[in-house]
Amino acid sequence: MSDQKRLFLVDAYALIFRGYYAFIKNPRINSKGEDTSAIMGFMNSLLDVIKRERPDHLAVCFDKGGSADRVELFEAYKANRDETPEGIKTAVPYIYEILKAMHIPIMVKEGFEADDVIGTLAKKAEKEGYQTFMVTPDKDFAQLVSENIFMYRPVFGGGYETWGIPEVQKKFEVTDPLQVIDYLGMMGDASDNIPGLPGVGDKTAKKFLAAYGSMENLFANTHELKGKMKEKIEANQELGLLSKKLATIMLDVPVEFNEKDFEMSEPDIPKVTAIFQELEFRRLIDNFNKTFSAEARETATAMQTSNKAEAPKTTPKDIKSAGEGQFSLFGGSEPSATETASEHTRQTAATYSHFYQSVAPGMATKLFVKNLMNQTSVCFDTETTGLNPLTAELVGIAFSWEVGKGFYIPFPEDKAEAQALIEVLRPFFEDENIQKIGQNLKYDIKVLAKYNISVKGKLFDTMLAHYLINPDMRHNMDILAETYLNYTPISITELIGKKGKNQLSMREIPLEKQTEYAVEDADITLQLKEHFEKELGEANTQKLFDEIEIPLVRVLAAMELEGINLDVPFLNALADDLNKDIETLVTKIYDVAGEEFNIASPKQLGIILFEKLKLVDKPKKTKTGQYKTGEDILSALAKEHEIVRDILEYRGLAKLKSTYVDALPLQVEEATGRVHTDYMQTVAATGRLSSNNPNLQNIPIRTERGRQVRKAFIPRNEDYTLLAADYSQIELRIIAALSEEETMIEAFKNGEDIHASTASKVFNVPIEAVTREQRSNAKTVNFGIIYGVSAFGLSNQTDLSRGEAKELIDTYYETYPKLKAYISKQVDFARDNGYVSTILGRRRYLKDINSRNALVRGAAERNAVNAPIQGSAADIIKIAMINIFNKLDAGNYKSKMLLQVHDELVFDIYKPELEELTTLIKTEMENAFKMEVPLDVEVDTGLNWLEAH
DNA sequence: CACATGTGCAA
DNA sequence: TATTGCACATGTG
Repeated sequence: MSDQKRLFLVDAYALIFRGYYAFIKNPRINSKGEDTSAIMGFMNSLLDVIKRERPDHLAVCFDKGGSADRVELFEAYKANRDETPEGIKTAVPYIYEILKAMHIPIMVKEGFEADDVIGTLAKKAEKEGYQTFMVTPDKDFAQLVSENIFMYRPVFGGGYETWGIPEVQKKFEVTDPLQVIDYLGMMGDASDNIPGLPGVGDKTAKKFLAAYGSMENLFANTHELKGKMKEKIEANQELGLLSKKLATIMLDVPVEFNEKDFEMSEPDIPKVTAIFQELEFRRLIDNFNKTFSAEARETATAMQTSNKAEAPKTTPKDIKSAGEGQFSLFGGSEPSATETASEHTRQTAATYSHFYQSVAPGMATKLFVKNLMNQTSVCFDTETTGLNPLTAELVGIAFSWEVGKGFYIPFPEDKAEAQALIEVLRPFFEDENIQKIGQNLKYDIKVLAKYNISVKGKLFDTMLAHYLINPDMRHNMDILAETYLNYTPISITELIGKKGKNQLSMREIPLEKQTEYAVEDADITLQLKEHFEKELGEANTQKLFDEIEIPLVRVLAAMELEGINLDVPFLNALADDLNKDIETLVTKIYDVAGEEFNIASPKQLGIILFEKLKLVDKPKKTKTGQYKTGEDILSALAKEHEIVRDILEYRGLAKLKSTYVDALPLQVEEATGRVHTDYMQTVAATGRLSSNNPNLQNIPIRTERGRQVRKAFIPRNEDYTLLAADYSQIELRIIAALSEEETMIEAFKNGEDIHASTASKVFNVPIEAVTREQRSNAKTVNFGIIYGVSAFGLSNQTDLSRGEAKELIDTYYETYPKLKAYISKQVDFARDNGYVSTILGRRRYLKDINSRNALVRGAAERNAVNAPIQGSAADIIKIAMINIFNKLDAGNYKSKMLLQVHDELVFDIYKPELEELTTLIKTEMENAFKMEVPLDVEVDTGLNWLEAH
């Protein structure tokens, strides 16, 4: 490494915004209710840079008052950027304070953007013989890169990349970094409001630069272009040159580079600590102290000068002492039983002493298992060759039962050997008395099931725990570690690379790194468990966790492994039919339109319909300026225009074909010949499940053509039949019971058709005299109530005018007065407590319930009404699933539960068991939860899913 | 290749 | 200006 002096210039707002949005799903809120995400994000980045690079010169640059020059150039410049979020505005004064306490220079120049300040300083420092690193994710800075000026870019998933001249050349396909300005000028930048040349994106800009080298030269040679592109470029030269000016970072800001002003000096540790304490950044204080402790500096400096990106080496003393403690666990076995041991300080995170070790094959493993069996509670994490448990092979399993310590058992590639190894571990996994802790245990359970291991004993899943603590947040382990432990674990991307052809398999990773990664995950999961256990108790959701979500894990794992049989030849025949009809429609549409275009492109379709054919006077537009061509819009025009009818039919058929008929056969698993969906237990904020790869919860049923797809879901063989069991009107029954609305409760108790009954009451006609239209309108209101409908929304959904809709809603509330009271009660509760709950105490927090923004508040109020209803229905069917699964299991039935579709369960029933199970299923579902309103379940069977309805 | 948008399927 | 989801095609970055 050269001894050139190094200057780091930090683009403050870019990192603040980045930090703020990194926490957007799990914002950091302190006890005073302040959103400290932006400060936390920024400080993490700053400390990270300091720790990694130990800059000798550093400054943080801010904007002030925007750039008068640029605004003058182009009035729209940065005009329609979203307003700066509140959480960022409040963060800035704190950040100033912290930087001052850290004795880090702050660069601001009124009327100039940080870009320009950084650019000017970088160039000046270069003349003084410095190497400058611009710390920013913003690619605009690439234009400044030179032999001595670099971009130091944080990358998602942790780490940094340095862009020098070669990187910029490669990224932008240019020879000179200055051409980045031409690139940006041509392509434009939506976030900076640089318009760019119309119709020119990344690809075209690169092509032009390769051919012409600059925008000016492109304009001088437009005669070489052709078609639309030629016209557009020639017509927009002025706009292009303006864009180029906007994209140019100015280098003439009146700032001086006096090197001693930029020297790093000792921070005022007590002062910084005090501010962090005020903000409640406990972990950050540790991080800060470690960053600036004398020892940390020495290690880092040593590392930096040796130019090693690797983690610093351990002192031999640490390994020895940690090692001795561990080895004694093996009853004094030889240290040679271990292959690797590591103890290091990771740079991206708060550091703590830890001891991770992989266990050598043979005797060491047996000794390890012996020790494992002495524990009452163990966290484990499987590492596999892929994400599909049906095909993934075990690469290793990490274990941890004490914070900071853990072990890794690598698995051999040979199948027989791997099976032999897992047999050694079987006593642990199948021990009823050892609690198993993990993150997303459903995955591990499925993987182990393929090795014929069933995971027994009490479970604690940190992902599920956090889902109950706050379902609106995200629950992946990296985010949880950052939020609750202020620790950034090794990211999987860092380990195996981004997905694509260069991504490595876990098996290709050196054992030391596998160990570090896997055991760290187990260790962190263990720490998270200790954290969440308390929180579950505080929110009174322990019971929901232990009795619903946790038992459901095994149920879902079994359903997913089971899969469902799909009639592929039938779907292929359906595809042929669809193709013929689609072709006919396409020909007809092109004929009327007078040209060929992409009907599936809303953009092109809008232009044909509303510019060429001028079907309406004032077409509606989307927020991005496109014509609206949604189903509702087109349906209104269908009566008068045959082409619109054809387009609607085309859309329907094309959708059917691409999403279901063509896609489903591709999802048949080779290993089983069946389709295996993946149920997500922690996605829906209300407590529902969701389904993906493929989504089997949105298979068509409403249109004749669509419901044919259901015929493709068939029993496993002729000895079986499909059975579908549906809750009838479960959500309305729940709202009737929760609101204690007697009129509605009576209707359900009498087994009335609830929509007809409602119509009869609100339109004041005998139930036999209710018209189809009246029932339909009543049905719409009934559903609307569950979602928190407005008169406007109702009139949109029906043929009613806004006035009629309002009247209908008023009459509805007169008919069911307690419903109205219940709705108000929910909203009030949410205002007072900040959350609402389901019948089983599942919470949803509504942070916007007291928002001053009526739109935002309204949405929260609707959630306050809807979440307990939708969520309680989810609670109930989950109970039913667990009970049914346990009975099928205990009774050794051949029949299997296959699918859940929110209020429906689908089973593959062994014919001899049909009668018995029909009763069992119906009984379990109807009695899953007792309410004032009876639950009613309709059961039907058939040769396929459609017939079973 | 990743992401946003528009559209549309289900409960 | 109705709740919760997932996925497809297109178009862009």
